Amino acid sequence: MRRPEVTIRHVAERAGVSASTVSHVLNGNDQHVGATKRARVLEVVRELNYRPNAIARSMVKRATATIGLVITELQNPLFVPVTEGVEDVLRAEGYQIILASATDWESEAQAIETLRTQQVDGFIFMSISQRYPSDHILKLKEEGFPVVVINRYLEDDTINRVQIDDRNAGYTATRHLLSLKHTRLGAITGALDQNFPRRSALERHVGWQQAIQEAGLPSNPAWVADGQYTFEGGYQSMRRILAEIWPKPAAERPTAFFIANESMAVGALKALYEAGVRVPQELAIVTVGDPPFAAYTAPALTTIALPVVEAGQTAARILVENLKATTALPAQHITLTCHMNIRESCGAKNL
Amino acid sequence: MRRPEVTIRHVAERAGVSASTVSHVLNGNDQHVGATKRARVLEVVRELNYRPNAIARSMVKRATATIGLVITELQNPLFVPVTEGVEDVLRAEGYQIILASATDWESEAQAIETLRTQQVDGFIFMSISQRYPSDHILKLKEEGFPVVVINRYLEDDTINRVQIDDRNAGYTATRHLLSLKHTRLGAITGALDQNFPRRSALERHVGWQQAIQEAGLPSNPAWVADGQYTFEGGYQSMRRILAEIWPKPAAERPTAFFIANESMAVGALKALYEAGVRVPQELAIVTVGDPPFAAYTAPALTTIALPVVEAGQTAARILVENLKATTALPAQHITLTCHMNIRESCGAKNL
DNA sequence: TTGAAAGCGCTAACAC
DNA sequence: GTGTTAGCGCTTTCAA
Repeated sequence: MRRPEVTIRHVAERAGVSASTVSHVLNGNDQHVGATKRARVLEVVRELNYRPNAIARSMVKRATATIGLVITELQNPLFVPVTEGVEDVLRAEGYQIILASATDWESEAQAIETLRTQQVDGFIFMSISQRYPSDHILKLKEEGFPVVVINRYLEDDTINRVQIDDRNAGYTATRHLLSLKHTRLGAITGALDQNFPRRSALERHVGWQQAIQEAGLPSNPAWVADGQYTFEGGYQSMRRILAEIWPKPAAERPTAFFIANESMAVGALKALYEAGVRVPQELAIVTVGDPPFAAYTAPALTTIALPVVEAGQTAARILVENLKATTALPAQHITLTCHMNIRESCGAKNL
Repeated sequence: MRRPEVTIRHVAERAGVSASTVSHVLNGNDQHVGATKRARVLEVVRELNYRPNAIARSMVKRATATIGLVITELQNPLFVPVTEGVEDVLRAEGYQIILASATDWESEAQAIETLRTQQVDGFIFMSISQRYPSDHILKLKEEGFPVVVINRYLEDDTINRVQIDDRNAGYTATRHLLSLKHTRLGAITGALDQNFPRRSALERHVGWQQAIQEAGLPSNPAWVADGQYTFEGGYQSMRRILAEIWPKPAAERPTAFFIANESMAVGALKALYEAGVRVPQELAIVTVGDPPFAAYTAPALTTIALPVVEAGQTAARILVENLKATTALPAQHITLTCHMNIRESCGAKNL
């Protein structure tokens, strides 16, 4: 099972030079090496199909050109596009990614420990829910590791952070509804539980409230439900609201809903379909998150798209800056804004 | 930026023992170490918060406990659950995953090269389309690397392979339709292009044909379209078919469709909705792939669920077996079967 | 311009 | 039981 490895010494020997010379040409320190020896080395390298051992190099360089990507919720729809963004820029910069998943404080701490053992040079945390403290992340930072968190709200401002402007997402979505002359707006919120409200759910909801208040409109608690960010939550919430509200005269019903994420929007659409309520004619729907299927629901969803690939790229870029810096850099806090995709679920385009 | 590392020698010195003793207790070779020294070492380890350097260990062990996961199409819906499965078992076995994405022969070869440089101990390839040769994978195998491919069809039988029984998926889906007394069946196939037909598309289609033939039913080419596995393809295919077929008398129309993946099914559902064709009353729909939203489309999709998590786990398990084996193991070829989720899009349950 | 030597942090023979 | 020694494959002074 053991593969015979060709080492730098094999190359050196065959080329009739020393290992250090080979090392020099391989690392581009050409100024120190004569042209003929250089050519000979390169020749032997390809003859022998020599592949430098990155582990050995890491050993002496004390750096691995590898970063740890720790994520919670592999199945969160944000994971893939964010990772894509991270991969993009990291690969271009010659870094590898070690993937670690963690679902709670324990496993996150464990993941960090493992990654440190593996000598990663830095960390990106892409953790959605934050139902547990982040002290281990702070410790990492204090020990001098470059760290950047995506979409994770830390009390501590010394850590690089890239986040999405969720409040603006809620605000923009609602403004769109208002611009379409809706005056009675309902909402299905994300997980706003007493104990552990999801930050993004909170923010999106605040954006919604803000837009409504600015417009001088009242908000009706009966038109708001917590859908927990899930398909089922969106479905049940809409069913419940419909059962309660739809028997009333049209003038007393909401005409539009802000639904805090796309999964709940799909669930709500199903409830609406089953109840025979036409979208957007009788009820307009706008949501946050722009999955591939958004354009193919019936009707197609008008959405606020989250800059997820961009978030990954930005995080990676900040990390690389810190990795390359010889001195500690000030923490960056970047907030990315969303953009709207107007499709069918709100009716007439307003642009 | 440099972190002061505490090494095994620091521990040894402080505990008043030699480095090898520390190494022994850390690696569980306790039989060689006296109880008191052992306790003392452990004490110092936690005092100093010593963390063994995996790089150094890899260096001497000539193994990194790291495997390379190379994937095409990060955005393929199969990626996440498969990775979940892989992660599961690999983490339990103490292996790390280095992620590498590749979209063509070039980048795949490059990814392999990089991973080898990183000294990964083995490879898992999770490549969906296979529009390019796999010679580099064969080479890997020949050089003694444990390799397993998921859902990738290789000519070569010496490579471990876990695949999904796509033919059976098509067959089972169609049998379900037949059991519901449908006799005129249409299909939207996956990418069946002349030059590079997707293997899974081919297989699923063959399964469909087989079930129809067995039932002694004719198949009508006008009821079959290639939807390219995309939302848009499913949508357009169904629109086209509807435009052509629906004006005809009911007795001359298909009453059910097999749609080769879930994205196309969503697209088709939209076309059906727009055309006012009721599902399942006027047309039954069954599809392959069981994304989270399948239960929340309107109507909910009856699907053939692919054993994706299981595929990841199986692949990882095979890899680990090979990693641990001291001698070359015979290649394993495992085919995983699918199961059906009966929901609404085919009407009455038949069980 | 080139090479010898030292050493990164660890494990594994092999002595004692 | 415990320590000494010799590397794993590479980079990097430093001397020649």
